[in-house]
Amino acid sequence: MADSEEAYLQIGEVAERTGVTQRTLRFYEEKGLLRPPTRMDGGFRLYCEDDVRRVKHVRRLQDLLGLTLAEIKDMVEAEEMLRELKAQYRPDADVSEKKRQLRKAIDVVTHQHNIVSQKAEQMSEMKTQLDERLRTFSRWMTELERVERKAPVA
Amino acid sequence: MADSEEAYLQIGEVAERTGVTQRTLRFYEEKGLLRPPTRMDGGFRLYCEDDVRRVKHVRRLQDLLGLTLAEIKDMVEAEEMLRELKAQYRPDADVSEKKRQLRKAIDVVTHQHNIVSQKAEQMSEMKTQLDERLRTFSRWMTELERVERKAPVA
DNA sequence: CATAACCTTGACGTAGGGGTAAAGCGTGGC
DNA sequence: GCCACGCTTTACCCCTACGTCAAGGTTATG
Repeated sequence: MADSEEAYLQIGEVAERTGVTQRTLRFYEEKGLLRPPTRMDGGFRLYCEDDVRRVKHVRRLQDLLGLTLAEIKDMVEAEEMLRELKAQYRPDADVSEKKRQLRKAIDVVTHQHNIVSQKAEQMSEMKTQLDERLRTFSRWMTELERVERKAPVA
Repeated sequence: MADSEEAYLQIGEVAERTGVTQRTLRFYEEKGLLRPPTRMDGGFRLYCEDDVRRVKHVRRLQDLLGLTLAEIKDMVEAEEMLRELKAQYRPDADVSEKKRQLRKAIDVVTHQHNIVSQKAEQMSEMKTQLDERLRTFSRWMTELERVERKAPVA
């Protein structure tokens, strides 16, 4: 322990910190949404902080946007490509390929942005309706209580 | 035809108008989310306008709020109770029971309101992040194009 | 070294449907 | 009256995204 600077995490801790189950983590790995983590000698999975972020990201795309894991996989792969692109500090290597990858990432993010915008709008619509109903119910409740005072329990 | 004033709908038309499949409509019925519709002599289902509204409502709760069908069932049942309550025009009958039902409906709507509010907030957070990323990507793209002009294809 | 606490793979179950088959209804044309 | 054609019926298996054991291996601790 304290072998390298990196604090490695076992699956239980990752599960706790991300709010998903261990089963889900193994499932994501199986489906290619999480890169296979390194293992201890005994076979235990060892995750890093980046994996935690990745899981949280996947969950947001699922919960907020309602995307399927297949769609999410495409997205995180495009985003991963982008990260590699950033890491490549050779400034001259194949610019057109870089442009292609960047364009792909832009497409993905734009798509996400469109979905968020649309859903956000529907949400605010729904919120308005719910507000209205709550006010109506509140009036009814007041009315019921008024009736109750005028004619107490039979 | 033109027998009664009510325009009854077959499953195909309901499917088209709600955007769900016929399979889904039968599934919802099976799960108790839709009250079993009346049938023609031959067994064909006959829906009414109210059923259409109901399906759309269920879908909003699913897509926007991400609720399970079991949760949604509870909600629509509470809302149904409320509609019956509204229809009972005997103003004196069992006020405390009415209050109980109304309170239940208020709970349901409040719950939905909470979820919407929470999700809406997360959405706007995500939207901000996506905006930021899009701007960054746009800068990178500009930079790549600048590099390309200075050193054309090798 | 024993024991608890953690982890492994594997298999089966469940929710929310999709697809398709094989059959039955309904209605207009002749 | 009968046929063709489209719509509907139930029934069955397939899929995704996991939940839930079961049976056993690993690691940390006294």
